[in-house]
Amino acid sequence: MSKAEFTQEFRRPAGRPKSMASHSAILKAAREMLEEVGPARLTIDAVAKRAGVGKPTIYRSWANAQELAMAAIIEPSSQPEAPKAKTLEVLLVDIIERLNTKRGRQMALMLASSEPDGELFKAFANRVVLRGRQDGLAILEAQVASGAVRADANLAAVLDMMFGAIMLRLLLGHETLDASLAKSALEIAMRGIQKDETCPA
Amino acid sequence: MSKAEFTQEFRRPAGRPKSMASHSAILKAAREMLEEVGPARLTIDAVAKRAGVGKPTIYRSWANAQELAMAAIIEPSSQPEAPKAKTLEVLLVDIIERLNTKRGRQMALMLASSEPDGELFKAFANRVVLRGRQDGLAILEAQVASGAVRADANLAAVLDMMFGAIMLRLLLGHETLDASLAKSALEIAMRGIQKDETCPA
Amino acid sequence: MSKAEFTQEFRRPAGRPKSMASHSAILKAAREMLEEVGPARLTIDAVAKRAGVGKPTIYRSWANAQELAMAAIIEPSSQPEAPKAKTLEVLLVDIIERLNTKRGRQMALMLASSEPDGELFKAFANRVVLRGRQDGLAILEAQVASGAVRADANLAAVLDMMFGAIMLRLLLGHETLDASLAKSALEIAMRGIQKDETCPA
Amino acid sequence: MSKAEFTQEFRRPAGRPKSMASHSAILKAAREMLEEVGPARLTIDAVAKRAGVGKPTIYRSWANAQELAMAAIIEPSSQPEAPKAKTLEVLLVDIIERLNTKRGRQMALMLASSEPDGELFKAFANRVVLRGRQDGLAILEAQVASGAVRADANLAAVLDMMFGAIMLRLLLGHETLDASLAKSALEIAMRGIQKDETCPA
DNA sequence: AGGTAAACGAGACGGTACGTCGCGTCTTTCA
DNA sequence: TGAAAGACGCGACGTACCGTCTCGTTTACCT
Repeated sequence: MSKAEFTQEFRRPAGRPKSMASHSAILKAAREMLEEVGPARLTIDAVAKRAGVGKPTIYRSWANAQELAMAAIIEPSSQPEAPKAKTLEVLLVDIIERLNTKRGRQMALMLASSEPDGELFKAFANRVVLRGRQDGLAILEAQVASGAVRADANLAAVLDMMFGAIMLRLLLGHETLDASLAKSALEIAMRGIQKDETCPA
Repeated sequence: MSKAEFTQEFRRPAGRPKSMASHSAILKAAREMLEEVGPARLTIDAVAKRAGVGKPTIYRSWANAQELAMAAIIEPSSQPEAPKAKTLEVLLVDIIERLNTKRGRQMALMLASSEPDGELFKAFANRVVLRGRQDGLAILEAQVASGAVRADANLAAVLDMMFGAIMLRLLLGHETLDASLAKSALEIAMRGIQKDETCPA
Repeated sequence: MSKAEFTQEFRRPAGRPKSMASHSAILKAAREMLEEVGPARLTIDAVAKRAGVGKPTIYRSWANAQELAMAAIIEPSSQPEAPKAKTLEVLLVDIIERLNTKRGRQMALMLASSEPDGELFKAFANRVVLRGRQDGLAILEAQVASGAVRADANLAAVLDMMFGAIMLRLLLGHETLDASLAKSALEIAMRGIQKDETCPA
Repeated sequence: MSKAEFTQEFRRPAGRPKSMASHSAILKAAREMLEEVGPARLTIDAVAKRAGVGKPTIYRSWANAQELAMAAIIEPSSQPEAPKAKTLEVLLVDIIERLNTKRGRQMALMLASSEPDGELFKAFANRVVLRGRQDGLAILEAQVASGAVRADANLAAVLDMMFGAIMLRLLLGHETLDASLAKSALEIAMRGIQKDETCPA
C-alpha cells in the first residue's frame, strides 16, 4: 500500500524536481537585464549566461524571451496585490503609483509590444488595466444604486476615459502623470455623471 | 524592346530610372506584409525579396525595419489630412474613424511599441494623437472664452480623457470603438466642465 | 582482506540486484535502433525512452553510446564462438559469413568509426579480425612446419592479404563478398607461398 | 550588347562573389583542427571562430562538419595526382606512401566512418582506393595479354588482396605499413597467378 | 518481521553544438 | 553611376543529446 492512498495532498511528479535556485536565478537575471537594457535587448543567451544556467533550463519554463520578460516583471508582484480599493480616487491613485515606476513603464511597454492576439497581451492587459477597471465598475455601480450617479450614465465610457487618460500619459509622456491627474479626471467625470441637482421649485 | 526606342529625345543621364519604381515597390511590399504578418514579422530580407529589390536599396531610404514600417503605414495617408474640424464631436469622430481601421490599429501599435525617445515615436505620436489634441485644445479654449466652459477646468485632463478612452479601446479592444464613444465621452466631459447653471435666487 | 576470499560461493553485494529485465530491454532497444537508424543516430536518450528505462540505468552499465552499441552488437554473439577452424578455407568462409550480415557490417562500421586509439577500437579489431588472423597464423605455421609452405614466406603479409580483401569488399562494397572470394584468395595465396615443386632432375 | 554574347566562358552570377579569403581560411582552420583534435571533435562553431568567419559562411559552402572535413582533407591534394604508374610495384608503393601519413590515415578513417550510401563515401572511396585499383587492373590485364599471367586468374581478387592488405594495416595498425609490404604482397600474388612453368617432359 | 542499501523510473540540471534566421555592411556586375 | 544580387561577420534563435544529479520507489539481503 502506498502512502498516496492516504494522502490527499499533491503528489509530486516523478523525477528530479525543478531547481528553485535556478528558477529564481533566471528571473533575477532577467529582471536585472530588463532594468539595464530594456525588453528589446533581453536575450535568452545573455540571461542564461548571467544566471549561470543552461539555455534549455530556461526554455523548460518559458517558451521565449517575451514570456520570460513577462514572468520577470510580474512574478515579483508578490506585493499585497492591491487589497481592492473602496473609492475610485484611491483606485486611480494606486494604479498611477504602480504604473509610474520603471517596472510599471516596462509592463506597459511589454503590453504594447506584444502581439495583440497573444496570451501575453491578454495577461498584461488584464493585470495592468482591466482588473482595476473591473473594480472601478463595481464602485460606480454601487454609486448608481445609491442614487449618487445617474442611472443612464455610460459607465464603460467613464472608466475608459479615466484609465485611458492614465495610459495615454504613461505611453506618450506629453504631460506629467501623477496623483493630481486622478483628482482632476475624477472630478470631471463625477461631475459629468452625477445626478442633476435640480433647483428647488 | 526597350523603352528607349520610343523616347527619342531627352537623353537621360546614366542609370537611375528605377528609383521611383523601387521606392514604391518597397513600400507596397512592406504594406502587404504588414497586413499579412504584422509589424513584428516584417523583415528587411523578406521585403527586399518580395519587392524584387536589393537590401541596400532599402537601407538607402530607411534606417531599419521600424522606420520602413512607419513609412509604409503613413505614406499612403495622402488623404486630405483632416481639414481642421470645428467642433469636438467632429474631431473625435474623425479620429475614431481614421484609427478604427487595420492601418489605424497598426499605427497605434507602432506608436505604442516604439522606443519612447526615438524620432519614430514622436512622429507617430504627433500624427496619431497630439495634432488632434492640439485642435481640441483650441476648441475648448474658445469655449472657455465664450463662457460655456468653466475657467478653472483642467483642459489637459479633459482632452487626455477623451483621446485616452479612444486609444484604450483601440489598443485593448475590450469594448467596441465607434462614433458612439465620441458622443458619450463628450457628453460626460462637457457636463463635467460646463459652467454651473446656478439656480435663480 | 574481505570475507570473499574465504567464501567460495558468490557473495551478492548488498542492495537491490541489477534488473536483468532492464539490462536486456536496453540491449534489445539498442539493437533495434542500430538496425533502424545506424550507429551514428543511436542516442542514449532514445534508447532509454525506447527501453522504458532511466538514463542512469544505462550509464550504470555502459560509459557511452559507443560502448552500448558495441555491447548490443557483440552480446548476442552467444553463438558457439567459432570453435577454431582447422583449415584456412573454413576459417575464411566462416568470417565472411559472419561479417556479411547486417550485424557484421555494423561491426565493421563501429570498428571504423571508433577512435583508433580507444579501447573500443581494439576490442572490435580483435573480435572482428585479429582473432581470426591469429588462428590463421597458427594454421600457416603448421603448414610451414609440415613443409607444405616455404619457410621464408611472409605469413603476416599473406594473412593481411586475405583478411584485407574481405574487409575491403565489406567496407567499399565495390565487389560482391561471398564464399567464392575465400576460395579465390586462398588459391592465389597458397600458390604464392607453397614450396616450389622442383622438376625432377 | 554585352560581351557575354561573344564569350563562351563561364558567366559569373550576379552579386558579391564568394570570398576566396574566407573560403581558404575555413579550410585552413579545418585542416589544423583535424590535425589537433581529429575529425570527431571538428565542430563548425570552433572552425568558424578559428577562421574568423560566421557560421553561415561555412554552411553556405558545406552542409555539415563531415563535408567540411572531407573538403579540408581532399582539397590540398593539388599534388600532381600520381601520373599513372607503369608497374604494380610502383603503384602500390605510391599508394602506401600517400596513405601512410597523418592525412592519409585521416582520409581512410573518414572513408570508413562515413555512411556507405552517401556522396561523401563514394568520393572518398574513389579517390583513396578505387582509382588505384583501376590502374592496377589495367596493368594486370596487360600481363594476362602478354602471357605472363594465367588467363583464368581472378584479377579482382588479386587486386583486393593487395589493396586490402594495405588498408587493413592502415586502419588496424597491427603491423607496420611500408614499402616492404608492397614487395611481399606483390611477390606472393604474382607467384600465385603466374603461368605455370611446366617442367620439361 | 524490520532495517538497510543498492538499483530503479523519472526527469531536471549545466553544457556544447547544432543548423537557421535576420541584421546591417560590403563588393561585384550590369544597365 | 545607381541598383540588382548576394556573400559577409555577427549574434541570437530554439533543439538535440550529452553525462550528472536528485528525487521517491522498489526489491532483495541481512539481521
